[in-house]
Amino acid sequence: MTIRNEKPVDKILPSAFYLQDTLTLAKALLGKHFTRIIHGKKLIGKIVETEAYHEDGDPSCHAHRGKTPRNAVMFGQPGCLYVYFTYGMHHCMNIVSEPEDIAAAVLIRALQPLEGIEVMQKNRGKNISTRQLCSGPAKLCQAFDISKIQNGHSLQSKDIYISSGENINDDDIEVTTRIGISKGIDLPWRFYIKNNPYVSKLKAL
DNA sequence: ACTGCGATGTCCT
DNA sequence: GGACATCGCAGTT
Repeated sequence: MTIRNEKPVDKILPSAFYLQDTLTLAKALLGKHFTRIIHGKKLIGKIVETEAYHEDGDPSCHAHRGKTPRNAVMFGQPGCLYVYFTYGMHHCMNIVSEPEDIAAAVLIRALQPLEGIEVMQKNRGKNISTRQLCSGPAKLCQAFDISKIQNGHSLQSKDIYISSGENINDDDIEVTTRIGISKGIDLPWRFYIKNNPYVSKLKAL
């Protein structure tokens, strides 16, 4: 038998990738590699947990009640970053989905750090275990130094992009309800890689 | 192990 | 004035 040792080619995802239905995209993003280059240093994290948000039928989506200056990016081009500031301290990062004028996005909730871990550690401040570096939407923004400056940033760029990474089998994806919201709590729009220790720890119910 | 709470920008009523 | 797609600390079981 033939043993192939070639690595699959890690390709940057084209903008068409982000035109998938938001729920499909949220699932499809699992296993993909999120890369950010800061001062020549490459930071890479594997996406292990996502949540979908859509203006239609989802009262917890920021755009549910229409367009505001804050959520405007969600109405724009798919494949851009929607970064918002919340609780007066934290940033969260989303990938805009759906065609223009349809507000929807995928919240990145957790990454498995793959490269540039020292930089992430420095950005997070203290002595934090690798498991907890990016195990939460605000944590990964801090680790990757993502803030409102990156709001609206395209993923077809040199310094921030997502690449094909690893293929995740459908059987390895857990589907549950979303975390940290009070409306639309029954929608099964949270996805994570089963048995991956880097997902955020909160209960799914 | 679990629980309560403080930090406070932006949008809502 | 209140809610919120959060996190980490402090105090308690």
